[in-house]
Amino acid sequence: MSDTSVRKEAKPKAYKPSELEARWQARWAETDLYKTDEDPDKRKHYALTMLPYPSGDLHVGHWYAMTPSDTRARYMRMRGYRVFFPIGFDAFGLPAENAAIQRGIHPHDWTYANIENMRGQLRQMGTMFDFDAEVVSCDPEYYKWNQWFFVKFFEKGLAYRKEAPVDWCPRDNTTLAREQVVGPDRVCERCGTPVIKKNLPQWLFRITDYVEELLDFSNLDWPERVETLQKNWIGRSEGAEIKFVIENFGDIEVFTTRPDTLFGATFFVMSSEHPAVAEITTDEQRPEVEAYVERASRMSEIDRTDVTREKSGAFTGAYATNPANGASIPVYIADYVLMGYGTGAIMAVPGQDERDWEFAEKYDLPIIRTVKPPEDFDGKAYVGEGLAMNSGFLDGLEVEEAKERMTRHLEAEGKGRATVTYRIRDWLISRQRYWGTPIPIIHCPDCGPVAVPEEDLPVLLPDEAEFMPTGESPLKLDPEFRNTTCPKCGGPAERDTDTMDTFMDSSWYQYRYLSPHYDDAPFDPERGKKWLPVDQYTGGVEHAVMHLLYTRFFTKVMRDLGLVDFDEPMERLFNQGIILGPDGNRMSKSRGNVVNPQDYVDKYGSDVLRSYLMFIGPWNEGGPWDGGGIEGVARWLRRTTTLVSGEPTSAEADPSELDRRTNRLIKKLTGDIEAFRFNTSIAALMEQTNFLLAIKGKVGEKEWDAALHNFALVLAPFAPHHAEEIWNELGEEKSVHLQSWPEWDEAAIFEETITLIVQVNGKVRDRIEAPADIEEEAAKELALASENVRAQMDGKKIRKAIYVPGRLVNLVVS
RNA sequence: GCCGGAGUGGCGGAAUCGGUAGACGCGCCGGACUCAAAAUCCGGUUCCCUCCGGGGAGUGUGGGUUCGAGUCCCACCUCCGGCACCA
Repeated sequence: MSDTSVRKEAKPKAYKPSELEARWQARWAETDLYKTDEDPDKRKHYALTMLPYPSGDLHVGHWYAMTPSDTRARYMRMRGYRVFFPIGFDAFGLPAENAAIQRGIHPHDWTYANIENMRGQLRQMGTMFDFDAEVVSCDPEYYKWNQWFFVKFFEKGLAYRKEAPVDWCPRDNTTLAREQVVGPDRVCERCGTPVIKKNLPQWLFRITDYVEELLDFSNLDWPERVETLQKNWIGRSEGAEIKFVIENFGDIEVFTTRPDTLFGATFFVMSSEHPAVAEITTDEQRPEVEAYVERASRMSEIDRTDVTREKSGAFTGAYATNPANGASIPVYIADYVLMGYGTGAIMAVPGQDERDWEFAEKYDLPIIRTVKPPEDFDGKAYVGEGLAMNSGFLDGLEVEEAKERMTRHLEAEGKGRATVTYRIRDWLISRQRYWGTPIPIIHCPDCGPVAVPEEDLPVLLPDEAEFMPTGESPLKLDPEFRNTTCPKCGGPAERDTDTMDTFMDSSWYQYRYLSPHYDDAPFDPERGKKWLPVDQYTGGVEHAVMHLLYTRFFTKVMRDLGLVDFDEPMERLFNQGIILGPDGNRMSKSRGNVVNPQDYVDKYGSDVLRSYLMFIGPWNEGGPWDGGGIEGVARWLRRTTTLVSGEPTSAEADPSELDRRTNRLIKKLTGDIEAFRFNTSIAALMEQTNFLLAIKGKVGEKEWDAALHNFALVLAPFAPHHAEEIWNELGEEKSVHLQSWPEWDEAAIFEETITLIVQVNGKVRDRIEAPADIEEEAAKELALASENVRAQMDGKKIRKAIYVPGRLVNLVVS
């Protein structure tokens, strides 16, 4: 017992990551270490991670999104850039209001309490976020500029009000943008409730004015996946609008991408919602048509859009004239023709269209092939390439040429014209909810909708609000808010009681970060010149057709308003994956597979959690959480703290490798971070740690010291607290995070000897140490001298010998 | 149905240019330390055969190109994601 005290003293000091991290975080805060560097002589780098919704606590998904992003921002800073890396809160939205309805807490209080809580958690994360730049979108100081933008859009004709059938979520009690309605069942993106159509006057933004520009990705370094999603969403298709004369009525236009098949149009189909249906229907057919329209309108969206359902329709009794050949063709209505696309009417060409074929078969309508299918074709409608047939002046032409000829012909005859149709609709902005930015419009019985004058902004969201269990908008029920006077004529008028889609907030937040308290404009133009646009954006791919499309649109409008002088908000984008629960499913409370990051921060510290999340696999892939796997990372980081003062391990390693390995590590990490390959970075850092501990005490002091300095430097972006601790133990006073990223010496990486692979007929038979610059002849001699090779040769002749310098010899024998 | 992405040990994954498949880590096995355990450290760990020299098979399946294929080409299977009657 008497010697225990002696042994205790000899032990290295206890490793307590939470103590270590708290100590450094306090020190960093004291020294303003992460205050944004404004040095004008440095190149700028604006790094941005998607801002979180203040739901209450940071979850592991936030860690997965933010900490690798932080690693890269730290790396850029060490590379000599001045780096701006802000964070904020996307603080408007329904959960706050639902909390109000369910628990009687005001959305404001709920939101700000959550923000307060999450601020603390964000700081504990140990990132280099500049908290001075923080933006909270539900603050009047912020949403005033939402309103300002709305007014600008309104003045430019980019915001307009329209009464039309819109998507309504009966559970969230609000309209939705088309982008927020998802899946074949057309459900609300937030809550999964099937949406219904409602006729309401709504504000829309004319994003369709910018479609052509939004299709241009040539100056963007964005994932192809996002590009494809946006292109598909915009859904550009080239074709023609063709006028059909309807007997006893007039013209109805159709849109088609296949004008070349016009000679094969044997019937005409309109959407049951087409406004001309009632007028063209003959008395005889009216009962049948009305019954069909009635049935179609009552059918749920789910049934209507079920592709597997048999086609159905009704004959209107009317006839149209095919403008190509003068044939009289019957006019049908059918629900497979959508009112929301093209003109809501089509020419049906069963010979070249599968849906039309199906319809023709059911209603026994004629089918004419106008494109010659290949000899072996035995299908029904033929949609492929081929020569035109049964098509008069088009016969014998390829599809592309026939399209063009027909379009020119129709244009000359005044019966049609080339046109482009898009799938994308204008962005519906109005929401019938309380917790959002009030739409700054006053409805005057005499002047119509009038914008609130700039000097009267912001239109404040009233604090007092009654939250109905039905979810009905409290603003509607608030006469004090609602009743006002018209800014134009001074007469009594009413405010718009809708609020804006919260995607409005996130469409321009990256600009507000620059000067969150600036009072004269959405952002300080001087700050803009210094920092814009965003250089590197990171976030989830789920925002591809909403946020990421809206913010591109916004930037283009801002450019046209003279606010910015570039076209795209974020030059480079990276999509991280999703971190799943241990069971491989998406984390959710109902599944009970939610991983709480705080548990791991408490146990292992922030460095371990962030390093583990980077180590788990490629960042863009995400993956299931493995609670056991994190142990390995925890062990590794603990070992790094023994580098300076701890004991060496007894593993075998060659100390003369030190310089080469250090240089190789720097090179590897540089390439990895540039390409977001954090998982292999961590692996390389682990390898180096194992190596360093094995050779500890076996190399010169100077060499050892240099190696540890370099190790701390390259560790810094990944495990900022541990790196700082090592750096400090090495006797350095100035933070490791203010140092430059080390350079590597390519010459030091060069190896003098290589392992020459010797193959016989492509199979590895031996591995021989050889000089790196070994000549072909010498390499072959070495190969032939090998016992293993000779055993394989056994009386056979060498036909050929392949030599790959510095790598292998392959002897081809038979 | 269409458009993407992906299939590699027991598990997460590595192999960046067609040239040693399985880096790094988890788990497991064995050893050291310990009265013992935990922690820690060391070694081993794709599978099958083996006379312990080595041999055979192997990156979803089947073909192909090549001296050589996880990597390139063709056909297919499975999983994940997106879109879905868009004329």
